[in-house]
Amino acid sequence: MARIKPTGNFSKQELILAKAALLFRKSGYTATSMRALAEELGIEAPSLYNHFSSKNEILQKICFNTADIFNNNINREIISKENCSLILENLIRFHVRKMLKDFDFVYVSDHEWRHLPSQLVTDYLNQRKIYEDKMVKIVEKGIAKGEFKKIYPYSAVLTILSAVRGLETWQKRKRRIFETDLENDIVNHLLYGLKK
Amino acid sequence: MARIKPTGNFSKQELILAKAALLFRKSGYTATSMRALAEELGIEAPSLYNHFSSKNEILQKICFNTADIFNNNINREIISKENCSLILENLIRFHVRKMLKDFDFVYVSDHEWRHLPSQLVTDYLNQRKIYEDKMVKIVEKGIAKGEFKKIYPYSAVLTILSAVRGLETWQKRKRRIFETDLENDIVNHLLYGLKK
DNA sequence: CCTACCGATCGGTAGG
DNA sequence: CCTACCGATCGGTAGG
Repeated sequence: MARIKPTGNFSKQELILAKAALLFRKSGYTATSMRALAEELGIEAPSLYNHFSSKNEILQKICFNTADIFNNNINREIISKENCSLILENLIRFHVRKMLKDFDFVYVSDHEWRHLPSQLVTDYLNQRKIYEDKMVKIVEKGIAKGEFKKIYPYSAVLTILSAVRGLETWQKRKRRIFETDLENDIVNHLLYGLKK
Repeated sequence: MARIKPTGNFSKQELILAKAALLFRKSGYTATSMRALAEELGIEAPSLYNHFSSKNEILQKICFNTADIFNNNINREIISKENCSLILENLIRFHVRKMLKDFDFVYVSDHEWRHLPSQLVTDYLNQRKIYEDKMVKIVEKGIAKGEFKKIYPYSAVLTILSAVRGLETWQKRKRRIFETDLENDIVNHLLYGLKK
């Protein structure tokens, strides 16, 4: 799926995005100045405007690139026509892995979208709603097929999405368990419950 | 448990805190100006300094008051000496209700603590770690007593806390289910799982 | 609780 | 990619 691009330019943009995501996560979008971002990159603030036309464009790229990745994944899962339990398991695993691997991007996408211009906030929240609705359909189908308990499908989706998105609490502290153990535990917990 | 206070003064402070929590949630701490907060309250910005010595003090009150409420609750549960399943269920229910009732305060406490002065960030995160550790102990005991499955206790706690804290996604949208149904569904999902 | 105001910092532009 | 710089806005103070 690799695309051909002018490598130098591309990697510089990516470098800026990665550093911006880090700073936006740690201090928030508003509290991160273009000067601070530039300093982290070893350049002066006005030079950033050769790569992005505004501070907000950086945020937009972070949010929508990340959203695309999740959207593409759920679409791939849906056309796979697997049974609902497996699709749900795969989605949970994907969320956990992505969160652990690209924490800054996922965190910023999850929280700093508030600072997008209002038209894009609408677009962004719409995409998330569509994503949720796709998950709701999967749970509904699983209930109809007898794979899942009878539950409001929307609460199940909310619980699952909350649980995987909230991994931010864990990330970047001293980790008390291995990532693979955590991933398996979360899948088991959300599918089979904690009670014996 | 009501305490005696100078009512007029108290309710003005509370009014400011409530409005500040709302704005901090919607726009973030840094992007909320004292002028904007004052305007919402129908006063001028400098008048706010008759009630709080700084913008940051407002944030501190929001974060630590909220933390106290959760800490007091878990301590009450622990001394109740109930069985582990019921304690965990009660904690989940408390989180869900508190999130739905005082969304702005809980959301701001969960995310805007980053903007506390660094000494208080340390204090705050310590309190959260202590809270987590208390939950871990409850799960460990439940496993030892055979109430819960064998699982890394810390992953279970992380999944539960993530799930209940992430309810922010739901709040304030058009609600597709009743709050009580949601609360029961979350408890059942987290304790008994989704699979049939 | 207000008016008047300050020093600092911000996002962004001009021009090279 | 840099220097020089602008207008706007910020948190907060003085003084009443």
